[in-house]
Amino acid sequence: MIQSVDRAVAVLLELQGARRLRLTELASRLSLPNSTVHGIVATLVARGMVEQDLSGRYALGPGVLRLSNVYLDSNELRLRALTWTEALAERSGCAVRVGVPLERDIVVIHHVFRPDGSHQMREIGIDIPAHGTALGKAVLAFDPTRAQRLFAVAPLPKLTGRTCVDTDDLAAQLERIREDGIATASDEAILGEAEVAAPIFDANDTVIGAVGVVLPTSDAPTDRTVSDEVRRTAVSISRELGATAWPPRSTQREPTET
Amino acid sequence: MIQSVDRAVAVLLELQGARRLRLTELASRLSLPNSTVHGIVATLVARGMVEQDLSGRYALGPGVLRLSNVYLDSNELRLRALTWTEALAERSGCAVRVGVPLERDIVVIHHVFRPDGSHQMREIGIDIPAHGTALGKAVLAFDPTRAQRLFAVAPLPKLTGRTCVDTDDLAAQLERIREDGIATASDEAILGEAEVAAPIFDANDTVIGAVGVVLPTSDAPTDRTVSDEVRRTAVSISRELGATAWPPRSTQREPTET
DNA sequence: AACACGTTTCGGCATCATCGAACACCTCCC
DNA sequence: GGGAGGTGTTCGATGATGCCGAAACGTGTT
Repeated sequence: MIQSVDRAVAVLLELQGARRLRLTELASRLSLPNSTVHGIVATLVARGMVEQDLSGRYALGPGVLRLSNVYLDSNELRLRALTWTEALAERSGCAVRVGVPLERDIVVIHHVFRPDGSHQMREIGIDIPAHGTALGKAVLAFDPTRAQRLFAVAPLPKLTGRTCVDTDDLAAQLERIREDGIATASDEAILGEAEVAAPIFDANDTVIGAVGVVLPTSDAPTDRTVSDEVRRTAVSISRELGATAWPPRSTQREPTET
Repeated sequence: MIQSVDRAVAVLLELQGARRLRLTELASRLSLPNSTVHGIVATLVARGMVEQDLSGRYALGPGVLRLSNVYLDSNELRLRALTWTEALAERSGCAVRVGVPLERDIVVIHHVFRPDGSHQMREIGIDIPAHGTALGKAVLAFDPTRAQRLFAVAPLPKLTGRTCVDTDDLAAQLERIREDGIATASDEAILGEAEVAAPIFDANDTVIGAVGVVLPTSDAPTDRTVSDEVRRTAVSISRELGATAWPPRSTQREPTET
């Protein structure tokens, strides 16, 4: 692990959290001397990853935008999910999201609008703490290592009044998810939104993401047909990616299977 | 400028060009030893900026996606352009794009669909060589330093048969653009697409981007009313950003005005 | 089973990033 | 108008750190 590269990424993530930062603020947040971070941001500015506004504050630059487009276009999971998610949205009448884990969050990499044609925000790129979304719980249930890491650095943030932040409670939820392959959440990240999600596996039978629907909490909290549709979609995508079983019999405890 | 950070960005840009690369390919493209780039990509992988697929190849990771969303939301120019571009699309009946310069390219940071409701691709994040698009020429005309840098490293890529790659010819075009503040292009980046664009200035009277419409080449190549609308939009956005004049009387030759 | 390819690890050397302090700059306040 | 505080930026010496060669590991191939 290279120190300066790691710090450069830390700078970007810091700018991601607080959109505009003075050099001094940035330095103090990272607990580094002024001149050290200056060297880093100067490099990033030269490359267009960061830009400096008129008042001298720093923000993310257009370079990151170019990168994200390529990521979306080249992402295998997203490519395979395109048709299946479209069909799921059509059949369920709900918005569909595909997410992948990143650190403690789920990043939405694909989003199909609810078919009713109403005005909706495009949610690609947003990130939600994994424990507060069905997508995240679906992933965590089949990635014990990640779940342990997440629980170890508690306390978990409470997004709404109904976000579950108790690790024992969450562990029990994950156990149930392992049994039927379906994760749910209601009002846990955004009030009024309920979710049903299922994990997606790759050719290694490793969970790499999840697919799920979003619907108003009032509408249909728990309907068997919806979860069946979601599960079927997750199975189809996993199969396209080369997964052999769904869910895989031996949930890989550690990536040390030989 | 920090070497390893610069190299890390170079890795990301290389992965942007070729979506999937083996470590060896990556190393040879950067003319660096294998182990050196391995250290860099390992750091980027740990941070989620790069991910490694099953076959060991590297690609961009979900981390870049999170970053881009924040960039779009926090971009001052984009924020100010939102309402004006909406209106421009409505009045002109064309798709509208806002772009900012990055190295030799223009990156599209905002895109309003043509109001006819047809299926269109979202173009946010794509980048086009500056000399092949009206957005780019509008910027280059009022940023002589950038234009010189661009011309210095010719040859310019020829995107279509009608892309202008002759620097003298381009310089003459920029001169005309400086006069009336309107840049045009027809079939120069994509066959069948014509553009009309105008530059946007900030509170320093420095050009920071451009706004323009896209229309079928066959439709209306050069109509005075369209360019007036485009110009008016650029003026409005520039004014919101604090620009004092449009275009500024003294095109800043160098950023050394005191 | 042996090979060939590519990825990953390891350790010594020299480079390179680091950090403190001084400089230039602006804004705000007196 | 002039000073004081807070910025961002530059510079140079120090030694920690990233760089690179070569060797080991893992994987798919012949």
